[in-house]
Amino acid sequence: MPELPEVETVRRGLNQLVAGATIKSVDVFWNRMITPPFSSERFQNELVGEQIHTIERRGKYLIFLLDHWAMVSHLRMEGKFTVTKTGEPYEKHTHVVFHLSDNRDLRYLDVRKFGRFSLMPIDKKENYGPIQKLGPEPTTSQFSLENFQEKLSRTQRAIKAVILDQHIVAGVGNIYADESLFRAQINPMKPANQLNKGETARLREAIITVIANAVEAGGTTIRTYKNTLGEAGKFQVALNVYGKTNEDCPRCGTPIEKTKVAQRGTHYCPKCQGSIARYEKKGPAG
DNA sequence: CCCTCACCCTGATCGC
DNA sequence: TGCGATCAGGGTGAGG
Repeated sequence: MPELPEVETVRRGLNQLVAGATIKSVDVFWNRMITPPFSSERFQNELVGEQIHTIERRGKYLIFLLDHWAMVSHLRMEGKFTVTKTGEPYEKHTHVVFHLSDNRDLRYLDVRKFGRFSLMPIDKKENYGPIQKLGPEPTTSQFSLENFQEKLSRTQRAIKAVILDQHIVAGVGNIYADESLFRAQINPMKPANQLNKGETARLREAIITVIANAVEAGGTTIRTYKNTLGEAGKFQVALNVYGKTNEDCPRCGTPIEKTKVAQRGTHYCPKCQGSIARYEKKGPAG
C-alpha cells in the first residue's frame, strides 16, 4: 500500500533506471486504467517517440515529464513498476507496458486494478485537478502549523480521518496515520477541533518525522515482491502500532488494540492514546 | 459546504 | 475439504 515514502522510493528508482529512455510503443491491457479526457488508444498513440526526462512526485502521485506530456501515475493500493528486457514473459497482473527503445520494458502491475494513468500537455501540467487540490507536502518548510491549526479548527471529524484527507496534508496513508498518532499520543477518534495547540504541534511534528524516517528507510515493505521498484524498504521494523494488534505497546506494554475509524483499520495504544470509548457514537450496544 | 458511504478489484483469510 | 463471507484501503462521486 504505497504512501508517500513508498512512492518517493519508486520515483528514485525510476529516475535511475528509465530517465533518458525513449518510449517506442505502449500497450494497455486494461482500458479503465487510463482516465479521461484521453482514451487508452489516444494514450498509446501520443506517447510514441516521447523521451522520459525525469520523474517527479507530489503527494502519492508520480509525474513523468516527457517531451510534450506530463504522464501522471497513481499506484493506489497495489500498483508496482518493473523494468525488464523486452520479450520476457509478462507476469500476472501486467496492465500497461511501455516498450523502450533500448530493448527494455517499463511495466505496470496491479493486482486490484485500482491504479490510474492520465496525460496532461506538459505546459498545462499544473492544471491537473487532483494534484492542484492537494494539501502541502509533510515537510517543515511546507506544512505550516498555522495552516494545520486553521484546518483542524473547522471540522469535528475524527483526527485520523482528517490527516488521511489529502487536501489537508499530502501523502499520509493508513500506516503512517496510525504511526503518527501513536507518536504524538493522540487518540485517532478525537474530534479535530478538540485538539489543543500543543497536541496540534505535536501531531504536525510526528507526521513530518515519521514520513521523513520512512523515506530514509526506503519505505515500508509488507510483502516482498522480487525485482519490483521500491519494494525493498526497511521501515516495517520501525512500526510501533500498525499491524501490531494484541502485541505489547513499545512505550508502556499495554496490548495494542484495533478498531475502525473512517472505514479504515486503526491501531492504537489504549493507554498512551486513551480509550476510544468516550468518542464512540451513542447507539445500540454491539 | 459538510460528511458518510458505496464503488472499483483480486487474493488472502476466516468461520462453519 | 469446500465455500461463501469478510477484509484489505486510495480516491472519487453520489447522496443525505
